[in-house]
Amino acid sequence: MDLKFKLIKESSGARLGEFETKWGKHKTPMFMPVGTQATVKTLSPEELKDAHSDIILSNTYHLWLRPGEDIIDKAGGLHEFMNYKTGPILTDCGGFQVFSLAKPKDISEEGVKFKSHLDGSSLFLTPEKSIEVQNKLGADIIMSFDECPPYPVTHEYMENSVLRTLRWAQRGRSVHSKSDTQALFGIVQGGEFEDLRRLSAIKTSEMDFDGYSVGGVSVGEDAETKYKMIEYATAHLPKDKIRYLMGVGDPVDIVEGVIRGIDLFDCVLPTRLARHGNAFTRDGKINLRNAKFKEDFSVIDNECDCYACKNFTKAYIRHLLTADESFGQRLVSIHNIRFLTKLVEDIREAIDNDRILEFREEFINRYKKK
RNA sequence: GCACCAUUGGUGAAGUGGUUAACACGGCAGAUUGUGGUUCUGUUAUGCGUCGGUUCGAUCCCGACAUGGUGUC
Repeated sequence: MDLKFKLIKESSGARLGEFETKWGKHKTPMFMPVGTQATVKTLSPEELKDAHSDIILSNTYHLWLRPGEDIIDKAGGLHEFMNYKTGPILTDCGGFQVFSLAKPKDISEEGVKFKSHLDGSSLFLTPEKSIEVQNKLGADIIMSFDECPPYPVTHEYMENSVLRTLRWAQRGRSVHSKSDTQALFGIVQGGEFEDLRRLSAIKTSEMDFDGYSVGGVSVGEDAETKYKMIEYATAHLPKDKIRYLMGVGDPVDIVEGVIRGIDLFDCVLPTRLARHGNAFTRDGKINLRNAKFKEDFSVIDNECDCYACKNFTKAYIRHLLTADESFGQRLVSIHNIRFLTKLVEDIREAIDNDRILEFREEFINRYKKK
């Protein structure tokens, strides 16, 4: 399915864009919270909407195992099943999960053999199977099944991996049965190697997917390497298609990614950090469980318009977190998601005003000062 | 009054005549990037009720005292 991506403006490498799904028009750069098991942990669809989140990511591997794609299909698809009716859903292919569960010897050209994290049973996932499951889940955007190599690996290893991911992309594409309603993305790999990122980007683009993901980033490399990986990939991707940087969501990384031509981000960070008591603020990340907030009756961020910041103090939220009350995790999740949706709103405005580089300077100086 | 038992960190407690007093919880801090829904890592008693004694050396043995518990007149 064509997402009708429109590149509205390009400024200092950053792109202001728009794409369309049956849920409406969506502005990029955009951030997606992660709802692995058909829920963004602790949050209702209403709360997501209130936090200005217009799209979520869910996961093929987890839903395939439980409750199973057939049940979700019978429910009428993911949107119906989880009653998320305000925006698009993107499903990850499951590769990332499967590779973390597989032994090297169990990775073959055919697919990946691995053990279920639920009951230890032996399972096999192939590029075709991943697409079939995603077809049944019914997300608006689905991912090709890619190989997710560890970091670091040799150039030779990575080259073979990139070539295999290309073959897998072709195989998945050939069984994609819902191309009228589901957009399919190809994934660029290649690690930190410029020639392999280029090869991967060019060859994947030749397959003419509805959008392109940049994978294998933020896997343990240093910041400089991370940003190069992104540049090497986006340099060779078509300008008229959307680009999605998989799994990256640190606020600074989002800004740096945008400047390197990324349109779409997803990350578990806002919700995972929230569950562990950490909140994003313009002045850096804070740990709300810290004793210094015991009697701090101010809000997390008085510039924030989220439900938590409009109604509750840090002292109260700290109490909830310390007492293991789920409402505390929910409030911080709402805040962290709103922080990132506001960040991309500000980024879009900065691109529109041709001041994204100044924005980066100001944002990073304040976020990292401490 | 007498007899017996007990006394270890914020809590529950283990332990030994000899360098750093186990473990758990709690506390304090850190981590987290295509999800670990309560995770991971680090740290947290210069001291074993008090005062003496024995000993090269005592939280551990002995005595007195303090506090608590049980039994008994």
